[in-house]
Amino acid sequence: MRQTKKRVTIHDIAAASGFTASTVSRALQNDERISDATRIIIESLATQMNYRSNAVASSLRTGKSKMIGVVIPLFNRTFFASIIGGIETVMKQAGYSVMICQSNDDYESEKAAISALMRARVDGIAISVAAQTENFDHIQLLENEQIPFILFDRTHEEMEVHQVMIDDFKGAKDATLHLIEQGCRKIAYFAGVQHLTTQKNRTLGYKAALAEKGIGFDDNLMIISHLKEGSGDNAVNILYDKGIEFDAIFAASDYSAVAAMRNLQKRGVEIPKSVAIVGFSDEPFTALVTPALSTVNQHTHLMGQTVATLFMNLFQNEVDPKLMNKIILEPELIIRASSLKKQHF
Amino acid sequence: MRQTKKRVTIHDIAAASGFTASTVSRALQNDERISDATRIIIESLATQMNYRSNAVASSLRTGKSKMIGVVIPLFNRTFFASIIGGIETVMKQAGYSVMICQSNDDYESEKAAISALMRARVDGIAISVAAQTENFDHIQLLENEQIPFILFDRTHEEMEVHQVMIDDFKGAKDATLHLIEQGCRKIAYFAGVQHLTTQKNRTLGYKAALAEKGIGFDDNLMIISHLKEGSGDNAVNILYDKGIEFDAIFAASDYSAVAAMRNLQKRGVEIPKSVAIVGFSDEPFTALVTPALSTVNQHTHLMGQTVATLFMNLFQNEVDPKLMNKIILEPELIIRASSLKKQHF
DNA sequence: TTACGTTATGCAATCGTTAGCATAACCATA
DNA sequence: TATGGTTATGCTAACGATTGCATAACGTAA
Repeated sequence: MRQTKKRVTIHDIAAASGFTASTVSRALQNDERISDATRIIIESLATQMNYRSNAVASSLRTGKSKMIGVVIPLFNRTFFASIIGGIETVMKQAGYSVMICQSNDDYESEKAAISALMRARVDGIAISVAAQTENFDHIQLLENEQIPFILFDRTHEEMEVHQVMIDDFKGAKDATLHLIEQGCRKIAYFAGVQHLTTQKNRTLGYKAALAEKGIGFDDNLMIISHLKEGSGDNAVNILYDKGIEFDAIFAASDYSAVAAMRNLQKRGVEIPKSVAIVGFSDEPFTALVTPALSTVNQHTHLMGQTVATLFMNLFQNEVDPKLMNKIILEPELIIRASSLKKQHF
Repeated sequence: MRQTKKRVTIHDIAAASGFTASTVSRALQNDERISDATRIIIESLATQMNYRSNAVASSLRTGKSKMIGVVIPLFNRTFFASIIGGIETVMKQAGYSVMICQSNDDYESEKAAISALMRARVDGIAISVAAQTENFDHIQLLENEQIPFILFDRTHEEMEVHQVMIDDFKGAKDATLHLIEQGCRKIAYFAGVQHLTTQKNRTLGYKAALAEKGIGFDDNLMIISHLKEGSGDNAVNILYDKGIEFDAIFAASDYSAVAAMRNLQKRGVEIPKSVAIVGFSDEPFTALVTPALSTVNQHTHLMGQTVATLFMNLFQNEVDPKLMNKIILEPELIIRASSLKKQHF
């Protein structure tokens, strides 16, 4: 049977020092009303006795947990890992902890995660919605319960809520324009599920670029999938099976792009000479494949920092919580060998 | 000024139902002493009033938070992401939440993370130690405070603590033996920092394979670095600059291996014909590079599940907490094109 | 009818910290 | 010397859920 040793509380320090618990509490919080002399006594006693304040009790009393929750679809993308890195950087400085939950792109898991975070009484929740989420009642619930929350990257633009996203439209448009400038005209587009705002906007960007250059949109060239590792491979097979000609691929995911590249290389297709390729996300391995993959960098670390900063502003009432904050970051097209038909280094 | 709407508590339900808070609490916990009739009344009232139990209060009272903490070096490796996935799978089923902190491979951050988790009174802490951690006092502290904790992957084998790891020795030995079987004799080894147990064991495995086959260990062939993306590139340059001959590379990281591959390809070196390459970790992109990278799979999801299961056993006193559990999982060599000199598909 | 067991519920303390409202001790000023 | 203002600390009631120990209400057997 595990014998849990009783942890030391402010009452123990109070007893040891001869002061009251309130004085101890104040001293440890650097309350100015406590004299330096007793503060020093109490502080040294606290260290000596190995005191560690109980965040649970404090949280119950103050109603603040100094913790925010983050719900992301999956860890296994550098994309989300990097965003969380950005969030943590800012939050840690402000003395906050970050609790992370994965939805695995599943609606029920997302609901469960949000529910767990609410039960844990986090001070705020940041959410990047799951691919399967098409119902936003659980988000509405946060609104009703007046829990500060921010949607990031995969948002729900129709809702009047705080959100931080990148300009997917521009990212996709720039990528497509770049391919057109390289002389491509039949640009296959490997798209993600279209109920995600990010994916929808990328599609609009792709189409806008074509329209701007007077190229008609060809339905056959757009292949929708979940953009997992296997789907790029699959998409190329579909194009070949259907006998659809293409001289470029713009994939809304780096994994999909690299898988497509491999498929083409196996078929003896030269890249970028016969088919130019651009991905999306700037995953670190894109610089390591051959040829190096052109892609769209989403400034993920900055996005995370932006989310965190917005939280801090909300917590400090520096912004009107009623006033929706919609922050849109600029993506950056990274041009590498996979799409460079004209110039060479 | 944010007007926090008061959340509904068991007292509100008590008032609405005419029962006491204790009865409400018991009813919602399915205490058998409560009659079915009142249970139904209370439960329906709870749903109706949108009641959500306060985990903070519950945690303070019971001393259990139903939350475990996980400290990892970095998110941005599929390796750790996948382990966490495994942990979550098991924990979620048992009604636990998982709180994740990054150490960024930094000792101070690791200490801070553990401290935050202790303050949050998590029921257990799983740790994969930071690369810079060489002092284990903070781990010892957990031991002293009797907080259940498990070290995983990057452990500290000398300590008598619960740990879950993979057999890095075997993984490295198998990889090296495979290269030797392919006819390689001058196998360069791109190693990680040697105070990490994982890295140390890989080095032993590499050396054991050489010894077993009667090949002498050549200090020049072993290059130690942090195994970041750039270091594989760098290591190859060092070999060339020093004029050291090699016919294979075993890199203790996939990123390093792929970077090395690129460097060699730029130099016109044929892979695997002139230089065979094996990486470590089986990151998803390894299957997508050309040639596909041979690597060592570490069964990360299983490792996570194992950690979680061990926690559950500890929590339920099904194992003697004094009895150290050291669980070692088997790695698996994944042979792909980058190291196949002899056979062809 | 009395005594006792069951069943269903209530009472009140508790977890550790915080904070509003005293209050004691001291000093300075009129 | 009386009055008022500081300064430093104490008292006590929260925060919301849980739980050991009553106890009321009812039934049942002697």
